[in-house]
Amino acid sequence: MATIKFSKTKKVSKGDLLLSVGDTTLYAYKVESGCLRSYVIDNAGKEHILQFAPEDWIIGDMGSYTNGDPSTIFIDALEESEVSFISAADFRDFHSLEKELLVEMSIKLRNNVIAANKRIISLLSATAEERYISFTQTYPTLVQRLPLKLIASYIGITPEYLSDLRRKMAKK
Amino acid sequence: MATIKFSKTKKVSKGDLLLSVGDTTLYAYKVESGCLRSYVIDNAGKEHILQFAPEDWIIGDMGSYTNGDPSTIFIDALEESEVSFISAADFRDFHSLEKELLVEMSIKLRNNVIAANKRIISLLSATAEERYISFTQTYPTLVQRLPLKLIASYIGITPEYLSDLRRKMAKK
DNA sequence: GCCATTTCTTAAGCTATCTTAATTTTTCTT
DNA sequence: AAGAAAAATTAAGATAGCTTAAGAAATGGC
Repeated sequence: MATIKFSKTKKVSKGDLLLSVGDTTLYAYKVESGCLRSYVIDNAGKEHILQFAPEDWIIGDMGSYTNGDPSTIFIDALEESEVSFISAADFRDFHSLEKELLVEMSIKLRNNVIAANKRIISLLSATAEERYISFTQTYPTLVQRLPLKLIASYIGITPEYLSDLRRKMAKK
Repeated sequence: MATIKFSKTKKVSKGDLLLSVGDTTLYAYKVESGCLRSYVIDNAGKEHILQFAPEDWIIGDMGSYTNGDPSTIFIDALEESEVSFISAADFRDFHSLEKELLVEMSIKLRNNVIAANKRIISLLSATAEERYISFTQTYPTLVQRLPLKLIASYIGITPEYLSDLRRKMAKK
């Protein structure tokens, strides 16, 4: 099967910032090993995690790639990682992609839509505890690998409250 | 420009249910006029609106179309509407689509990803008042057309609280 | 192996948002 | 236009989840 053509890989260290809000040189990243995340910082200075990207995931700011605007998100490395690059143009001009690549891209986009919708439903209708349980079931390996405060940020609660929840859940 | 091939249109009345949870006969809908919505019902019996689909939007349960599972959402008409149908197969087997159609589909999927991510960030980081203001700016026509309680459901708050917010905002 | 840094825990008080319920207003039906 | 149904408002009391702050535990660098 044809596959999206990526640059050769590059090693990045834990904490390295690969994309900042305002950046105009835009790439998406495919994670070969390790784990990246994308996040935003709100008016109150708080971080909110949009996506974790462990091995084999693609991460980037689709909105910016599409319309050419500066990035609205940050991307950094949560672990030592190896990544390859995909140019923004591949998201902007679907016509220029070969059909095979376009099919592959469509599948990734479709999966992204499905995952995003699930998360929206979860944020709209589930309690913090339910969202945490659901996270542990959906991403069991990430629960092991990532610090609690990042998981709290992803499910939309404070680390203190997640710590509380864990204790209450353990008591049952 | 080529366009995804839809069936001829059909009129539906306000309140008509086009898709139910558990349905296995699956179509997505393109709205020619009027407005549809998709929603889920949680354990406590409460509705949560996933999407509004006014003129020219496509609405459906991508997850089910993809893997052939029964629908996980409801879709109904919020107004007298005219819709055309698109078969689930078109989401499932991208290979069989002509390239032009695939490009069009990819663009719709990409826009869907962008919109979904915006909504996730909003749910994670904005207060109810901020989400309401943002909704009125993003969908000014829907604010006119739809009852308050549906907007409340979409932004993830109760109608009573949205009513409160409106009053407080008016006082300023 | 030690010190610094980061992460996690705990707890008390606080606030945004919800629940319930009753009333009013608007919209729909005939 | 009247009556019924749906939507919106208001208000009081409840609660999930937040804030702050301080201490404990774990991790990482040298």
